[in-house]
Amino acid sequence: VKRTAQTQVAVLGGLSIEPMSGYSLRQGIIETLGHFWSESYGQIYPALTDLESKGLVRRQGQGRTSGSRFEITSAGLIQLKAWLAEPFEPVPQRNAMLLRLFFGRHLGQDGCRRLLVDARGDAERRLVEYATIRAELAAATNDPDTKFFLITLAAGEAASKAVLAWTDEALALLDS
Amino acid sequence: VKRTAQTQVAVLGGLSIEPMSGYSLRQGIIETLGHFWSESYGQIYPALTDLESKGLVRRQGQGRTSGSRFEITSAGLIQLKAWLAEPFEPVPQRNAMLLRLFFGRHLGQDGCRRLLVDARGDAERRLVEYATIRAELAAATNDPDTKFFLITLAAGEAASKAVLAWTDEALALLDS
DNA sequence: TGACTCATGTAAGGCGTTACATGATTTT
DNA sequence: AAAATCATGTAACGCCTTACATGAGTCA
Repeated sequence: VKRTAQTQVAVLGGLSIEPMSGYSLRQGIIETLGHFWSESYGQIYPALTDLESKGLVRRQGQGRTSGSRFEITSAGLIQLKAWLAEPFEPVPQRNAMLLRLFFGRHLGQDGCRRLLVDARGDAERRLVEYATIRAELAAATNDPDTKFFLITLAAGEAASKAVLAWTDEALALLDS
Repeated sequence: VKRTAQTQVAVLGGLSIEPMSGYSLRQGIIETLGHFWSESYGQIYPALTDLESKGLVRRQGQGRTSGSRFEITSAGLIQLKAWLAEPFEPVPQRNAMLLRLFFGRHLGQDGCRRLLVDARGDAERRLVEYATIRAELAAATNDPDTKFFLITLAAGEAASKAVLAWTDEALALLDS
């Protein structure tokens, strides 16, 4: 699968949860998938046009009262399942903070410490957000999507906790 | 700082460790920074041309016996330190595996399990690699860059361990 | 000699964001 | 009425990889 298809997977997947406008699709992606996914209008609207021309989504309503909504078709659901099962190529990572730390000799000890302290603070803040989401999620136990939301949430929590442990270790290493 | 500058930081930083050809710069980036950074020739050579025209790097030798080398100039070292200290914008993440798990209801339980088991295997393999690198690094204790290499290595280890913990948790969640 | 590695570069194209333009609907 | 939000779209641009073209040096 090309990376092109990834946006279509995200869009089609979003619409599989409930029919939405392109606008609220983006809001939903930011709010719900924000810690591991991002899409911009420049991707979403062309993707919706493509998906519509392939018959995988359909417009309901004509923007009369509160904008139009796109809904997934049955062909779209079949295509979504097929795309989800296909292998994917991991995007090559580029971590600007680690790049700076690697050249830490030139950045200096204080600069490195600042980077690490900031990263630790970010991770702590993210953990607070995740705790809030987890509390909200406890209400909707019978939603079949909740389990999977919890799994991706746990990924964010694990990653943030790893940052806490790592920054502590790195700060100790820095002073040695 | 624009993201454009990131390649120049990586290139200039690499040359601050030792003079190299564009070719070996890429080899070095893959081997040493591979778990958190990537560059392709299509980025490296234009970056070297830019840096040369700004007087931040200089060619030594004319490709006589074994290719030319680029070395950082004193102006380049000053610029590198300035760039390292500037704030950076984190690249928005796109994790294709988490996207698939989020829509796990349509992927099915077996598909999800396969994703998680694969991710766990990848993390285990990475931890073995990191252990090898750590053993090799134990020899070069007096190199001033080693400490910073260890810090970025620890980041990779922490992230991989987090994946192990998370996949175990997620596999249990999946069967509940 | 033939194969392989080292080395430099470019062109095409996919990926992705930002900023802008436009207008309807809703809220204050 | 003014301001904010909802909504759709596009154009320009930056980022980044892949594939190709080219040639020198090394090694079997």
